[in-house]
Amino acid sequence: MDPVHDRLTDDTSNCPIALTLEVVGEKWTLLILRETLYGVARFDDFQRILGCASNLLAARLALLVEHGVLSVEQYQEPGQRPRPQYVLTEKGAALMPVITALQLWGDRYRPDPKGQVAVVKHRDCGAEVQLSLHCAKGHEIHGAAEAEITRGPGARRKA
Amino acid sequence: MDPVHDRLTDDTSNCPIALTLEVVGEKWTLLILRETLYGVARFDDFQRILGCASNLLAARLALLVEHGVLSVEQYQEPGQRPRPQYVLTEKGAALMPVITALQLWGDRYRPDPKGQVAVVKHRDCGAEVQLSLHCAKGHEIHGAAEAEITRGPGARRKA
DNA sequence: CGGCATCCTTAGGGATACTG
DNA sequence: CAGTATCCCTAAGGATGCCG
Repeated sequence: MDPVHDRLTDDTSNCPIALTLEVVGEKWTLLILRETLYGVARFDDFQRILGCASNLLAARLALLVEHGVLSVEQYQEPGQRPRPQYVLTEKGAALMPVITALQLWGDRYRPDPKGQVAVVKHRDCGAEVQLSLHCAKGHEIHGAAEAEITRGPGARRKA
Repeated sequence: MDPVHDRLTDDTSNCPIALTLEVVGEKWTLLILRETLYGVARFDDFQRILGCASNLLAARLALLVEHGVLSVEQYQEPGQRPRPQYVLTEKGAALMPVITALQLWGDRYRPDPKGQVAVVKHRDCGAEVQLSLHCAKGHEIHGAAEAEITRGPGARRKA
């Protein structure tokens, strides 16, 4: 193979960030997931709260289910007919740091004129949730400068 | 105003997550930021590595500069003509947890067949960077179940 | 080298209407 | 209530070419 053609026609294919964005990168997806963290589970509620088109919502939910981020469960209130509800899987719940990171950044750097809209709190003690980076040995990392990203074994050559 | 019309024509306007996504939610934006964390700073390098169209790249960079996430600096190597370079501002560096969260999730749940492409390490000790959620009082939060999101004072009624 | 201008094409997404 | 199905339309994005 000509090394010149060793181009990245598709960087997406080997970057974990891009791979993640494939799942949650579309406009409404993270907002849907945010709502699931609030406890929203029903189609109707998603739509009303988010105000997005039903076809879109259906498509996103299906995608998330397909990716194993959400699962559909049937539930039935006594006397009612059964309804589907969407709940986070473990894989989906693991996206919480992403949501939280986005939220904390937004709170800090794009404050809403109307005041804080949502707060993430520890269920037990009620204190606000924070997020920290630290290394495997326990050292806290305060900023980008204290870390470095190195291309691992799977990375493309060249740069 | 008719309460019925108290609809969220634009939920975007008061959700910190949506506000953040306004800045970094587009397809290439986070990948550009990822590269800045790698130390990439020049137009040419971004384009070659990401493989995206130059007009797009220019537009994204301009947007990020406009939002104060990146700043443009002129630098000049001796004997060379001056060139602009794009560097993270403090505001931009604060997005690192977002990037890291996405990356860690991708590594864990969407492993690349070719092996890990990139690793984030603590500059001092070389150990891998991790991310944790904890509350203001120091309690570690292990999953979404231990936290709850509550709509704050600025939130819309109804739901 | 670091862009902006232009053209073109498509995919994403909003609105609306219909169905089990 | 929980979606499908359709239509339309804009904006995002790729390709290409030009300019300081």
